[in-house]
Parts: sequence; structure tokens; C-alpha cells
Amino acid sequence: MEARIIESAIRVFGERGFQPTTMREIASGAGISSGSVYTYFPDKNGLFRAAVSSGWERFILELEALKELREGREERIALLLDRGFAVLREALPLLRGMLFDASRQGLVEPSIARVCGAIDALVRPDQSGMEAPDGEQALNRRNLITIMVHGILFAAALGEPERAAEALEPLKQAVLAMLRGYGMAGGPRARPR
Amino acid sequence: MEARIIESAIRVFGERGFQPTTMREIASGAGISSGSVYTYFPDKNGLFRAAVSSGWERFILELEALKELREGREERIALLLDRGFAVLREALPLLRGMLFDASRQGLVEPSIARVCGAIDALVRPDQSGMEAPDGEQALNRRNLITIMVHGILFAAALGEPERAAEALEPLKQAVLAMLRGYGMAGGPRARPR
Amino acid sequence: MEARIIESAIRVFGERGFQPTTMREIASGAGISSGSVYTYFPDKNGLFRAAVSSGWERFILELEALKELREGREERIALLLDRGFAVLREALPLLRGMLFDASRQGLVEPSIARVCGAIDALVRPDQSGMEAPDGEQALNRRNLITIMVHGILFAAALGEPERAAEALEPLKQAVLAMLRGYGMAGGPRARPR
Amino acid sequence: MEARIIESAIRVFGERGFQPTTMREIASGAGISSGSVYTYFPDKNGLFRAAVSSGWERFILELEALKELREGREERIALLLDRGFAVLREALPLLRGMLFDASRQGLVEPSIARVCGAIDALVRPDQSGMEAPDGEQALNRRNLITIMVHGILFAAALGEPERAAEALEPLKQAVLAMLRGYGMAGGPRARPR
DNA sequence: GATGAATGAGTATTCATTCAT
DNA sequence: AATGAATGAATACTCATTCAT
Repeated sequence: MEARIIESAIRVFGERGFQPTTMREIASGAGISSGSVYTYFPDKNGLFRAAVSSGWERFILELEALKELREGREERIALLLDRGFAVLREALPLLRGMLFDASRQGLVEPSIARVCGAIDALVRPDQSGMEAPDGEQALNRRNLITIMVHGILFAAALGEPERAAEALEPLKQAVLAMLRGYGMAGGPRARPR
Repeated sequence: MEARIIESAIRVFGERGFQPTTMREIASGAGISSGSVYTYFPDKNGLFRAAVSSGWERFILELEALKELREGREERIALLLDRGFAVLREALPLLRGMLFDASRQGLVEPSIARVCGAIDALVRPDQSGMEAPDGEQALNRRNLITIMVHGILFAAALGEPERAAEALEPLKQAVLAMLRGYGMAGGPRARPR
Repeated sequence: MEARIIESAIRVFGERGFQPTTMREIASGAGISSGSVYTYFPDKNGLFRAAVSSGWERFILELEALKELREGREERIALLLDRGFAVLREALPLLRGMLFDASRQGLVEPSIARVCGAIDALVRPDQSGMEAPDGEQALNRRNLITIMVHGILFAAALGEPERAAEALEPLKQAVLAMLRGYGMAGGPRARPR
Repeated sequence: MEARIIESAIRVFGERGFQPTTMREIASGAGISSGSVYTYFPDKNGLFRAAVSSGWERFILELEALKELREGREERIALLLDRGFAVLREALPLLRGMLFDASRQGLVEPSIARVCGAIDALVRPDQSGMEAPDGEQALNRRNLITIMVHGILFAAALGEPERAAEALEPLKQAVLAMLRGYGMAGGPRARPR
């Protein structure tokens, strides 16, 4: 039942955002009465937090699953891109309504940081053991990842809902092209200008 | 008077966001009664739109002023970064409260698109006349700019308010490093790995 | 308008008590919309306090007016009884609903204490200047007054609403008889047994 | 089990009063689930009535036990005062929360009437057989008792909870002094002024 | 134009009560 | 008998908006 409520909450919060969503909507979406929601969650905010947390969890778990990969760096990065954008495509409906309100409540930064960390681990040169963990290069890479993750998430979430999914592909290509420019991705190296 | 209201609205919306801000707060911030706001703006949404629009306007005008530059590409890009981050630093307080709500109302994408366009014009290789305007390379560059602009804006807006300004510098350095990697910015070329 | 709301509040709180009374009832009793009550009072509790305070104020002012009397002790006491029970008769409807809830909020003790003080000043032997203010006799008199004031107020408030007014007369007679027994009131001294 | 529930109800109603007390609190205080209360009592009001009734019962039984005394009048009255205030001291916690709400439901007047009757029987001159039961003197005595019983109960219940017990002693002394004035109690006759 | 009192629709939350297990 | 999840009615309070002055 708790899961049904979360599911309904993700759906409705995702569509309307926090404030405009009423507890009654969520309850009826879960097929229960409004009072029953309070059996499982203390209040609207608690439910929202739980919904956001649950949404991110799926997202992060998928990404962290890539950690196990033992392929070489280029392959790992390619897989990361494929998998990351695929997960993003599914999560898009939730993101649209929850990213902004969750941001204001500080529920997003820690999750994004985890995502960035997971990505950094995949992208980091293999001999990273030799890399000073807070050397300038490592910091810049980390910050660039931060910028790009935020950029992809929000650029995707901001697009029109109907075309959001299709709008992801060009973004992916752009990232791929950039990585090729760095020699970090396979395919013809497009010399950037 | 209209300007005073806008000014107050930018300040209060920026601090609290759309929903939690009351018309009375804005009115009293502008030194008038709540009813008088409706002499100048049709309703709360209209005022918000006007405030957002006004806020972006300053931002965009600053960036577009760089168009006039006749310096070489590297210099232009260096100026763009300096000026862009400087403007961003000033605009940060507004961004925090308005970016998210404005996004949901679709007030942001057009503005960001204009920003990206302005940046693209500055970054584009000089002989861009020879570039197919929708060639693959141009598209990728454009999309990469889109991602990075979104990324910088939202990463900045999401940070803690007190440390937001300082958090910008590392982001700027990361962008600089990336551009150097592409040979698009001066300074020692840090070969990316 | 504030006065109209207080008036309505006294009436409705008096009939139903605090909790069962709704803000809407009070508002409609005052001929305004429910939201307008909040223009004048911060919340239901604040309104209740104001109503109680206003109700007591009338009561106490009447009693304290007797201070000015320069008649002899017996006459003063007779007037006190007459006036006190007359005021009580008018205040009875308010008392019924407000005494209990107000008690729980501590809004009553201070007022009752003022009433008792006023009565003590009237009842005190004329040469009270010679009386030790906290001598045993003075304390006992003060406490007896306290008991009797509480007793009269609550015995009156507890009676059936319809017969409450008539039920006051026997109480008054009983007090009178007691005072006569003490030689503190005129009329045939009924020797108590 | 019924007794355990009553016990818990007396405790919780006594602390919080009727409205703020929840069935869940009472149930958990009795070590059962909230639903189970309804096996023994029809609803919250019925439980409250039962609790009030049970509380008074103890109180009244104690007083009525004094009926059996065959001592003389002065001794009976002295015992009545001692015993009555002792019982009151124990019952104080219950009174605080239940007197007011019970009053409004009319659950108190009958009990107080019984208490007053018991007291009257003890205080009445011994040759009361010769007294016209509704003669003026008897009526005044009865009403004075009514006033004083109400007065003592409510004055006690209204005091601050922590100091309630100590506050009883002065009240008792005041009653004693009054009775002495009437020659109804032993000790040095303090001539009232 | 300005005011601000009045409006009243809108919503989270509580809790007595029920009833399937 | 006992449970406690589910119910859903009930209500204080907020605030954008209006409009008489």
C-alpha cells in the first residue's frame, strides 16, 4: 500500500509539482481515501520526500550498477552514455515535476552528487591511482561532470513534455562528440574548432 | 511605479519562490498597498512573468553586448567567460527563486535559447560563414552549449545561498580547462585524459 | 466591526463553548464572511480571549463602580449583593459557555481575583486600617470570599439555562442569611443553628 | 478490562479534558487497541460519562460513609471537613480535567447535589426532625452548602496544578473559621467582624 | 490612481468510528 | 473478543482578487 501511494505520488507530483498537488489527488490515484495516506506518511512534505527519494533511488541504482563493468575506459564511457540516457528517458516524467520543488527543499543536490561521483569513477583514467585526488585536473574533471549532469537533467526536464524524449538524442550526440574530441570515446575523432 | 513593483517582485520572488510569496509582501516592498499592484499587473502570474522577463533582460543584454567585440576568437571567449560569470554572480539571488518556478511556466527556455545563441555566435569559428548552419558539427556545438549553460545556471542556483558566489569560480575554471583542451582558450593546454 | 465580532463571539461561545463553535458561525453571526474575522483577530484563540476579556470587563467594571460608595458597611454590602447578583443575571448566558473553557486557558482566575478583591474592599470592617493585611482573620475572610464567589458563579453557570436566572434568587437569600448571622447585613438576625 | 479502560480514561481525561483526549490515548493507556474500546463503551461520550460517574462515585461513597457516625454535631462536622478535604485532595487531578466538560454535559449537578445532601445531613441540627424540611432556614442552609461546595470544588480545580494540593489548606481554614463564627465548630470562637 | 477591508474558495490534517480479518 | 487499517466528515486559516470610498 505504501508503494501504491508512492507510485501515485510520483505520478501526480511529477505532473503538477508540489504545491498544486492535493493529497486527495494522490490518495484517489492510489485508490484510497485521503485520510489513509496519513497512516503511512506523516504529512505532505514527508510523502514528497519519500517520493523524490524513491524516484532518485531507481535512477542512481541503475547508474551505480555500471560500476561493476570491467571493460576498458572507452567502452565503459559508451555504456555509461547509453545506459544513462536510457534511464533518463524513463525518469523524465518524474523529473519534470519533482526536480524543481525537490531542489528547493535540498533533496536533489546529494543525489546529483552521487550520480556525479558514479560517473567520475567510470570516466576517470584507469591509472587514476597515480592521480592526486584533489589535483587541479581531478577537480576540473569533477566540476565539468557536475555542470554537464546538471545541464543534461535540467535541459531535458525543461523541454516540452511531449517532445522531451526525442530531445534527448541530440544532447547525447553532443556529449559523444565532445568526448570524441577528447579522445575519450570511440568513433571518428571530430576535431573541434 | 511599475518599475518599483518589478524590483520588489524580483527581490521577493527571488528569495521565496512563486507560491510562498504573497502579493502583500511585494506591495509593501514597493511601498504601496496590495490592491494597487493590480493597477499595473493583471494578476500574480502576470507580475511574475514580468519580473522574470525583466530579470532575464538584464542578463541577456549584458551578454549580447559582447557581440560587438571585434577581438579574435580566443579573446572573445575569454571575455565571454569573464563577463558571463560576473553577470551570473549578480543574478544569482534572483535565479534561486525564479529559475524553477519560471521553468514550469515555460518562461525560461526562450531566454536560455537566446543566451545560447549569443554564446554560439561568439564561440563559433570565425569562418563560420563556410559552416553549414545545421551541419552536424554546428548542431553538436549548439547542443553542447545548451547543456553547459543549463548546467552552470542550475548548478549555481542549487548551491547553498551563502556559498553560491564562491562556488562559481571552480565551475568557471572547469569550463576554462575544457576549452583549453579544445584549444579554444589561451593558457597552457592541459591535455585531457 | 471588531465590536460586532466580539458580540457575536460572546453569544456563540456562550452557547456552545470553545471547541464546538466554528469561526463560520461567529462570522455569520456578525454578518461577515469567515475570512474577515482574521482581519481583526489573529486566530480562534485570540478571538476567544478577547471575548472572554470583554465579557469580564463589563462584569468587573460594574462591581468596581461600587467602590465609590460612601455608605456604611451594612448598606454597602446590601448594595453589593443587589448589584452583584443583578450583573450576574445578565452575564449568565456568557458564563455558561465561557467559564469552563476560559478556566482551562487560565483566563478566569485573574478576573475572579479582581472581583474578590473588590468585594473584600467593600466587606472589610471600616477600621480595617487597624487590621493586619495578612492577619489570620483577613486571610480567612479573603478565602471565604474566594470560595463563595467561585461557588456562586459556578453554581449559577451549572444550572439549567432556562431556570438559571430564577435559581439565583435563592442563592442570594442564602448569602444574605449567612451575612445576617454574622451581623453583617440588616434585617432580623436569624440565629444560625 | 472495562475497569482498566475506565481507569485509563479517568487519567487521560483528567489531564487533558474531553476534546483533546483521543480514543487512541485512552486505549493505549489501557494496553489495548483503539477499536477494542468500542466493545465496552458505545462511543467517546459514553466512555466519558462512565469515567466521570466512576470518579464521582468514589468521592461520594467516602462522604456518605460519614453518615454512620454517631458522634455529636461538632465532631461530625470536624470529621466531615477533614475527610472531605482529604478526599478532595486525591480527586483533584481528575477534577481538573473532568469538572468543566462534565458540567456542560450535565453530569455534575446530580453528583454535587448528592454530595450537598450528604453534607446537609451531617451539618443539620440534631433535632432536625422538628425542622420543616423546606422551611426558610433549611433552604438557606442547603443553598449555602451548595454555594460552598461548588466554590471549594471549582476554586480548587482552577488553581495551578502543581500548587493545587497546598492551596486546599487555606480554604479549609477559612471554612473552619466561618463555622466557628456560627458556633458550629470547636476551637476558639473567633468573633467575626 | 490609491487604498485596504471584505471576500470566499481552497486544502492539509485530525480522529471517532467501522469492520474485515 | 481483539485488532488496527481504512474511512471521510469536519474546520481553521490563507491569500489572490475585488471594489466602495
